[in-house]
Amino acid sequence: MQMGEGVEWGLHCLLALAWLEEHTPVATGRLAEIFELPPEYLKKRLQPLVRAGILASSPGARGGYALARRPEEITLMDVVAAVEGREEAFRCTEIRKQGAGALAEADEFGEPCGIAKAMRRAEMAWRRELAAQTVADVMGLASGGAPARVRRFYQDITL
Amino acid sequence: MQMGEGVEWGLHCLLALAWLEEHTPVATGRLAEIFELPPEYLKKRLQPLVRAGILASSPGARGGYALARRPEEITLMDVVAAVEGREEAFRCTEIRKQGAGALAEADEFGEPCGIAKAMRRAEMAWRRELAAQTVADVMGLASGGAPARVRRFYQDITL
DNA sequence: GTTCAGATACTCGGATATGAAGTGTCCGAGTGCAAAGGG
DNA sequence: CCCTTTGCACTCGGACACTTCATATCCGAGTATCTGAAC
Repeated sequence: MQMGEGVEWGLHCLLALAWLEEHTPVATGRLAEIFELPPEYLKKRLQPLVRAGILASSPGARGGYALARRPEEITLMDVVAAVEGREEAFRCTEIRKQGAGALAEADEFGEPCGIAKAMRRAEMAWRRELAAQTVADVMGLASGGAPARVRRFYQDITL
Repeated sequence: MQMGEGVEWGLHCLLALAWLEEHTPVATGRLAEIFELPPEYLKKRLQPLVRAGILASSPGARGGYALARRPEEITLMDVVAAVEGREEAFRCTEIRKQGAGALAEADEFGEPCGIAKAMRRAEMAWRRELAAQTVADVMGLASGGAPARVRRFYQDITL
């Protein structure tokens, strides 16, 4: 059970875009330089964020990506759901109905499997914590010098 | 981000073993029949539980698996950690130190990355909920007829 | 000098290869039972 | 009839293929800018 690196990359890019406060779109090549990431692959990873309405993409020359909403209105849950999907990590295959369970009455399986309920309970706690934190909150956790450093770095590479 | 089926299979087997209340070990073939699972593959999935000290294995004829502890002393966290590993789902690769971050002072990265902290916070909530629920608790969530049905089914296939 | 048309360079989006990890199967090592032989 | 010994059948454990998903890359569609000429 392991989360893909798309979440980490996406969140870092969202923070960078918020700090830059650019009103013109930022191309993936520039974003990739900020974190030394493979540009083509980063582009593929940001596309789910566009489809989810978190990023706005502008095609053509001088195109690129920009935040579609304010950082306070983007939760970590939104990002994780966009990149990793909305389905639950634990998926119940209803094996309780097989073998010994095949002998049971049909109405006995009215409510969901106890194991699925227990796992779902834990996963809901996880989702709740993700939904309670926004990109703006995470920006506050970063070191104070980071915003200015990103802005300066971006100005240098756009020369 | 998806959890392997080993957790589901392992938990169902733990519940079945607890309900059987057998003092002699139960072979994987019997367990597999209870849920109509591939026997050889189920065996592979139960091995991590043995290494974690949740199941006790007996080799040789009349061998098999038995609970190593009482159901009240086995948390869902124990099972998930044994099967899926103890490492966190979100792994920080410290890309904040690359690119623009390379220009920062070294002491600026004293405390962990804000993104990692936020993700860790959510994951800790998940782990807390898993650790708060035991196999005995999950047994209580199952339908009332399940224990007797499993016992009867097991008696039939051991004839 | 201004305007318009065309070419150009740069961007995103999806379709296409590659690698690792999860999934599934197999064979060998070890153990307890059972049966046969001897006392 | 009881004990010992030998063989055997059954079990787990780890080593070996295969499939699926994540990773990494490439090419095509589209747009704003820049250049040039005409008015």
